[in-house]
Amino acid sequence: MPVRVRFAPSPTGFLHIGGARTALFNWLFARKHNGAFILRIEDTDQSRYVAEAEDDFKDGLRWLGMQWDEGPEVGGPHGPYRQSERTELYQKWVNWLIENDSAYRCNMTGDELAALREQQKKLGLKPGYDRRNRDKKLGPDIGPHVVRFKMPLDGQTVVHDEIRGDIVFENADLPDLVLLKSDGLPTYHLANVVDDHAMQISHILRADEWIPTAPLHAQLYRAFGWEMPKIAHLPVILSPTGKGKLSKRDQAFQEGGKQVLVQVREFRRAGYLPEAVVNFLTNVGWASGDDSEVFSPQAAMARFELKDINPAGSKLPYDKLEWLNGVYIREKLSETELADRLVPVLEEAGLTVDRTVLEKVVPLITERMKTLNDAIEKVAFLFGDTVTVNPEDLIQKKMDEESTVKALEAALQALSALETFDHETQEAAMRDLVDELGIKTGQLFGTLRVAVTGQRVSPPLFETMEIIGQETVLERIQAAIAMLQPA
RNA sequence: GCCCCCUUCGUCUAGCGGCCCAGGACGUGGCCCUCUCAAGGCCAAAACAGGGGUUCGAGUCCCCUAGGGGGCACCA
Repeated sequence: MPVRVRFAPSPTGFLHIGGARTALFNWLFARKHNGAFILRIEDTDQSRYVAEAEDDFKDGLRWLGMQWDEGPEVGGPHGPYRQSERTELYQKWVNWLIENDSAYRCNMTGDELAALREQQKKLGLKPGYDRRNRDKKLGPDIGPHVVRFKMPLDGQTVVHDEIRGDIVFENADLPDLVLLKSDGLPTYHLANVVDDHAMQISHILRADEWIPTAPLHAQLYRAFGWEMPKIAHLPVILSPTGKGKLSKRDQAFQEGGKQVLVQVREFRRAGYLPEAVVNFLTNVGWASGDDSEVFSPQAAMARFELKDINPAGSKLPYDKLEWLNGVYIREKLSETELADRLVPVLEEAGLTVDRTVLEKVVPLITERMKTLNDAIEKVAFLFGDTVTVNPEDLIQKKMDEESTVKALEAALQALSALETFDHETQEAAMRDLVDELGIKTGQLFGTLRVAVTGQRVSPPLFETMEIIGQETVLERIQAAIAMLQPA
């Protein structure tokens, strides 16, 4: 039986990092087995529907490099792939269940149900639907109604989870869940079972929070007489606050002075590389088993086994993502590729990028970046006409205005005298000057750095000056001297 | 309240009865390199939740307790 898995998000919000991890494990599993990775949009909740969500899912998956084999846009033999377009199918199967005495209609309203629950709580009873219409065989002419599943009242249901092993449930604890809502749309429970069967899904890899309803789904498969796909429940991603799962949060937030990103688009905007995010996510809840930390999806696929997934929930190690992203920037991307990715980021930040200059500076900043966004402040002084210098920054440790001006003037003279302005020549000249002036290299280089870049921290000074060019360098040094000697 | 899942360094994890007085990575601290910042190199501190079993032997198997998480919707 071919492997066919699906990622089936509900379009109620943007692609969440936890959802991306679920998608990733599905994708890895499908690719490992030369199977199909299917995208299905579970849009059966009209009240929570968000129109932009589907595009965000697709953008996110594509950005991360997980192309789906069947689904919206690409089509496939089992479409349509939006549940809202498959309603007749659910209707058909629900009727089949009613005819086979496995489901029944119930016209109790939501308000009545809520009141019942309230009352039960007061009396200390288990809250829940009391199955009052279970055996009445109500017809379709009872006005607004739902269709509920007839759960067995005794016995046990065993769900074999590929990660955890057998999980046993007492049927008596399980409710008669709603299959078809009064608006005629199916609930997740019905739609998911009908579609997984219709789409010939072989393995269900879904989030942990579905474990409690798994026996319900198992009973549905049994009622239909269908073979249930193999199933594995993926551990949840926990919030770094230590309280609950991350998915409760919809957007980035601050925790302990750090930014906690939640949506995939937020990771993208923050300057993370999709390759790094994928690598990072692969290592949460699963590990390569050989202590390697940096690896391609292909390498992960080779070893990926459901049984090796860690069933425990985990927090995202954001610090590790920063480090990994740095690794990808400096070791996995060529200078040209990095420049390509930097251009839109810098332009977005309002800089007018000169590609030639950018390519020269890229080698100087790669090992100083954790995210693409880090490049913005590192190269800004290259793409403006002037730099803003704080005079106090010009004066280095154990120096004063007078000695600083003296040093800058000497440097100005020496640098202007250079025939060639490459960094080796500059450095040789400046080191000679350090000896002449009797100061430390850090003192001279430091004040020059501030004068030329406006920053106390910059890429290596002489390589930077080489890029800026002799003329501009001299101008900036003169400007710095002028700052320290008000007219 | 009821049901279910989970539990190794701060964090992500390796470990599938003896190879573990527990390995790797991030982070943290120290040292080295050094024109700043990085990167890099070296070193260090840091964990089997607790208690019972089973066994010649338990981080690894079983039970209990505790803690964490999830679910108990006409949401997925």
